[in-house]
Amino acid sequence: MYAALLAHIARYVALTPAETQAVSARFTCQTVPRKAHLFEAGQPCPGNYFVLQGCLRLYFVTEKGVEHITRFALENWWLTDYVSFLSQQPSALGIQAVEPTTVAVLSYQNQEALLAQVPALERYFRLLLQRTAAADQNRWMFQLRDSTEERYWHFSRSFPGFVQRVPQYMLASYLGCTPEFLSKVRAKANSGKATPGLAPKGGIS
Amino acid sequence: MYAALLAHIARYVALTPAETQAVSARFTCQTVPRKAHLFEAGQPCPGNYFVLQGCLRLYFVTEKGVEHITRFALENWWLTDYVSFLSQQPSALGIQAVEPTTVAVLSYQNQEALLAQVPALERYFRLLLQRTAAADQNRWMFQLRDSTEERYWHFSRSFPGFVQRVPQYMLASYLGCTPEFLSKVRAKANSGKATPGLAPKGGIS
DNA sequence: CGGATCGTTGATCAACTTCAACGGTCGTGG
DNA sequence: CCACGACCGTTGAAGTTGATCAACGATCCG
Repeated sequence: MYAALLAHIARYVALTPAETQAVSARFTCQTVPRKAHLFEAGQPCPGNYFVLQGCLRLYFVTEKGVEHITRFALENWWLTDYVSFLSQQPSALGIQAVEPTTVAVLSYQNQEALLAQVPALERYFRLLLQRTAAADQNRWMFQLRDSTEERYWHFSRSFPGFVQRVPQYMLASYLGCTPEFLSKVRAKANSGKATPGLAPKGGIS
Repeated sequence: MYAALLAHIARYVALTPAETQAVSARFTCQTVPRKAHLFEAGQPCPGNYFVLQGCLRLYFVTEKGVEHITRFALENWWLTDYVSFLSQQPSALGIQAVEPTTVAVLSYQNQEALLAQVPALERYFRLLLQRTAAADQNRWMFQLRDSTEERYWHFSRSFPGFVQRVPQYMLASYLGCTPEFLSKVRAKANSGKATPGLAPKGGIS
């Protein structure tokens, strides 16, 4: 049932068959269509989500109705609103499926119980969070160093194919710019007027 | 010797006296003057730093010589370059003391050994990293939602006193703008021409 | 076919940068 | 003790980047 999840855990820590069984028992499986919400702003984030198939976005909406995406999650990524998940207070964000998506859900209570039951998972989550911290550090470096245009090309080179999976306006929202601006960046590249060194290697595919 | 550190750990997990002893044995203490480096870009990040007294900055320098600060650490905060610390490859960043600073250092080898020796610390670090993830999520929300000016006022309200501890140009570097711009933002507030709702509550102290 | 959704394009506008010059403060050496 | 220089914040003019607004086109799906 949770083969991908168990394989992911096995990459970091070794579990006994009994522990593997205990892990499986604590998760629930959830499949949602495109645009469905796993939860919405205002309710406490109900769990920690592991993406088995599909794509999620973690986002919030400003007073003026503008949406901002703080994070995406693809297959084999974890996603949650850590602020709400830890405090169990109503969330300021929501998680929505960008594509039809299947996730393994670990509720807060189940995570607590599972970590008490299988201490090796403390290590699993620590290692994961360290990698998340490293990824976030890199993201901040790009944010501080590069222009929006550079960040777009860097992102589309770093995650080839991902750019095709999500609508342009979500990319813009994640990168912190307007859809119009991204559109103009792409137009510039296609007309051969791209700033040297910025255009995608081999053009847009 | 490491009272603040041990107290910090005790806020998350309970250790036996023997474990506490094992923890103390794995750390080294280091005191450096203002502007001294704990390590510089090019060398592998030698450890995970816990600030006992003072203030650190994690920063990098672009090809053109511009410095960008990705993170600060005050008393009772941990700081490291996670990318280099985890890979033990040369770092793209450096850590420098903003003030005379005393830190407890946990080398990569010692961290590995200590976690094997005192498994409860797996939980300690997991909890810490979760809180870091939550803080980072908030930081991204501010980054996406607010203007640089709003971020400055929000930051100086969130960390009262901190703005006085670090030079203005470092604040600018952390917030992702120029020192000149921050200077103008402050000038606007002092002359009573601040955008309503943006100025610090009760004026600049 | 008709409506909604999403990307594109162009004109105008605001936020922020760049560059250059000036001024205050602090520590250090003469 | 003073003077000098380094360091840091400030100010103003001009330039860039990216936002905003409005209109138009394409595509998809019911």
